[in-house]
Amino acid sequence: MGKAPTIYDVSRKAGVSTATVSRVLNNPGKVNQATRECVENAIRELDYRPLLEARIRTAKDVRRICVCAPHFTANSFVQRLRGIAVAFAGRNYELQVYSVASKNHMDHFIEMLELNRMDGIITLSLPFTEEQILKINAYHIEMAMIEYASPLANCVVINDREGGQMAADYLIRKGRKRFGIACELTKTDYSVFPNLHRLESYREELTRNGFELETRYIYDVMCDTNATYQKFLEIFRSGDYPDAIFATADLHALGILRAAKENNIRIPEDVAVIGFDDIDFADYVGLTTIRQNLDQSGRIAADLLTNRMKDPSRPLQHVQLPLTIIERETA
Amino acid sequence: MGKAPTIYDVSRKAGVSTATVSRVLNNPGKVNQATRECVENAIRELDYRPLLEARIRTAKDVRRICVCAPHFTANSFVQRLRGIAVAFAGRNYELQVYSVASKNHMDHFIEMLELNRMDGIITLSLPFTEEQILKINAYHIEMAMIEYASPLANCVVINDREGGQMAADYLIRKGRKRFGIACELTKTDYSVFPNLHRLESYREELTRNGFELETRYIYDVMCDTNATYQKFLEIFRSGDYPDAIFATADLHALGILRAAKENNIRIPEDVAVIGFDDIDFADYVGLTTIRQNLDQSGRIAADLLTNRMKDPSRPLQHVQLPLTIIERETA
DNA sequence: TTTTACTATGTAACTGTTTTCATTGTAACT
DNA sequence: AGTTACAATGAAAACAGTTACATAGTAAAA
Repeated sequence: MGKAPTIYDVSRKAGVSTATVSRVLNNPGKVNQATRECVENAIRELDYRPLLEARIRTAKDVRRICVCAPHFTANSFVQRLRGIAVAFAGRNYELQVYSVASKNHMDHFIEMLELNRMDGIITLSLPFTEEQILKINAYHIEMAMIEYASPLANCVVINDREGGQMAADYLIRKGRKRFGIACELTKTDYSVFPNLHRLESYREELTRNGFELETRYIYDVMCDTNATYQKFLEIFRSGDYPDAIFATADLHALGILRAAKENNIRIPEDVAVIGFDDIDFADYVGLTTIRQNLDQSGRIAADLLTNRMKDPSRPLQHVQLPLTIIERETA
Repeated sequence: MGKAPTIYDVSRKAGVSTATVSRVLNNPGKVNQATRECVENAIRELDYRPLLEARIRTAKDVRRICVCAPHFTANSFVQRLRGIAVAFAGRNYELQVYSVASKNHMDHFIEMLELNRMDGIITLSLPFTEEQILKINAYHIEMAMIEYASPLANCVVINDREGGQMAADYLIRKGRKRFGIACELTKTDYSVFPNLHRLESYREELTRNGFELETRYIYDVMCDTNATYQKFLEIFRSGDYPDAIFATADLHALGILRAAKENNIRIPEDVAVIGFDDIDFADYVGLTTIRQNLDQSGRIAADLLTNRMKDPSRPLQHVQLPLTIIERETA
C-alpha cells in the first residue's frame, strides 16, 4: 500500500461517486443520512484526509517563520537563533532555517516565499535591497532584520561606529601604544560588513588621540577561527606586531589567542586583545570583549515580528541595542 | 478586471506553452535565456502569481525535511546540523528545525507531521518508541536517526561503550591514579543518554586494570558549560579531587578547564582532562578529546535519507562511526 | 393515474499547475 | 556525410479535488 488515500479510494470503498464524497465533506446537508454515514465510515477506515484542507488548516493555526542567514553555523548566529527560538518556544510556531551562501540565494529565497508561504521572516546580516523588501512586503509577509537597517522593515541593530570607538578608547586607556586590528576586509555581496564600520571608527578614534593605525597592522582575516589562527602564527613569528589588537569578531580573537599561546607571547602583557560580540566561549577563554547582546537581539527581533503579525497596523520599529565592554583577562 | 491571470494567460502573452512558463518558474536553468526573459516580462506585466492550491494539488513531494532535536543550540548539535545543511545545500530543500524540550513535544511533533507534510526527517538523540516510528512510517515519511538506534529506521550511531573504554585506557597510559568523571546522570524522558554508557564502560575498564572509580569522584553535571564551571569551582576549592577527569561531553570539559584556571590548578600536571565530541572550540582551548565526527554524522544521515527518498526500496542502513582520540594539551 | 416537485446521486467537465514524453534543431563527433 | 548527443520546447496526461448538469427515484398534488 503505497500512497496516501485519495477521494477516489474513499468513493470506491463506500460504493459512491467522488461527487458524493465531496458533498459529505463540504455540504453534508445535501446528502442522505445513510449514505453519509457509509461515506464517513470509509473516510475513517482509510484515514482519508483531503490534501488541501490539511494545508489550509495548517496555515490557520500554526504559523511558520523562517530565519534566513549567511554562514548560519557561526557561533554568533547560533546565539541569535537561540534567542529567536526561545521567544517562539511553546507557541505554535514552526521555525525554518534558510542558509544563504551567495547573492543568488537571496533571490531564490524570495522566490521560495512565493511557493511556500511564511507568516514571518527574520533575516540576519543580509543586505536585502529595497526592491527585494518590497517584493516580500507584497506577499504580506512580516519581516524583521537583524544587523542591517532598512526603513521598510523592523530592524534591530547596534552602533558599529560606537563599537570601534569603544575598543580604541579602552586600549588607549590601558596604556597601549602600537595598535592593530583583525578584520574581514574582503567583502562578499551577500552579507553585510559591519566590521568595516568598526575599523573606520577605531582608526578615527586613534587618530583623534594622537595615535596612528599603521597599515601593516591592519590584518585582513577570513570569517573562520582557524584561518585567523594560521595567519597570526606567522605574524607572531615575524616578530613585528602591535601591542594591542582589536578583533572585530570574537571568533578572530580566539584564533589570535591560540596563536599567541603557541608563540609564548603573553596576553595581555605583550599583546592586549579585545574582541567583539561576546559569544558564549569568550567567557571560557577569559576574552575581554565588547558585548552586543546576541541572544537578546534574536529575542527582540522575534518580538517585533510577532507583535506585527498580531496587529499589522503597528508601526515599524528600529531598535538599537547598547554595547558594553566586558573586561576579562586579555586586555 | 475580472479574474486573476493564470498560467494560460502568461503562456499566450509570451507565445510559449504553459510547460515553458512553468519551467521558468520552477526550473529556470532548463529554459533558454531569451525565452525566459520573455516569459518573465509577461509574468511581470500581468502580475501573474501561481495559485498555491493548484500547485499543492500536483506536487508529489514538498521538498522539505525536518531536523528534530533536543537542546538544539548546543554546539555539538549545531555541528551536526552543519553537516546536514551542507549535504542539502543546492538541492532545493527546505530545512526545518523542530526543537524538543519535553516528552510531549515528541508526540506533538508526530501530530504536526499529519498536517504538515515532510519528505524526510532527521532526529538527533531522541528515543522515539517503536510505536511512534511506525506512526511516522505510516505517513510514508523517510527517517534517519542520529545517536539513537532503532531497527525500524536508518541510523547513524557511535559505540559509546568503546568511547568510555578509550578514555580510561588513555588516562591510565598517562600514569594517572585517581579517576573521576563528569557526566549528566539525571535523565529526562525525551532525550537519549549515551553518557551513561560511556560512564559504565569507563568504570569497567578502570576496574579491569585494577583501578577504582570512587563514587565521590562521579560528578553529576547539567548539560551546560556554565553550570559545570560553577560546580567545579567548588570541587576544586574543596581540595579533594582526582588527578584525571573524563568529561563525557566537551562542553563540560570547557567548564572544568575554566574552573581549574581560576583555582590555579595546572592542567594537565595536577589534573588531566579528556573530553568527548571534539567540538570546534576544543581545538582552540587545546582540549584533548575523543572525536566523534559530528559534521560527518549529519552528512551521512542526510545521505541515508536522500538515498531512500529517491528509492524507497533500499534497505535500511545502520552506520556506526569510528571514534578517535585527539591528543592536545589537557591530558 | 398522471403530473409535479423535490431529493439523492452519478457522470463528466473543469480547475490551474506540474511533469512526462516526444519532437525539433543544432552542435560535436566519426 | 552520417551519426550521436544534447538543449529547448510543446502536447497532453496527470494531479486531487469541485461542480454543473443529467438522471433516477419517491412522495405529494392534481
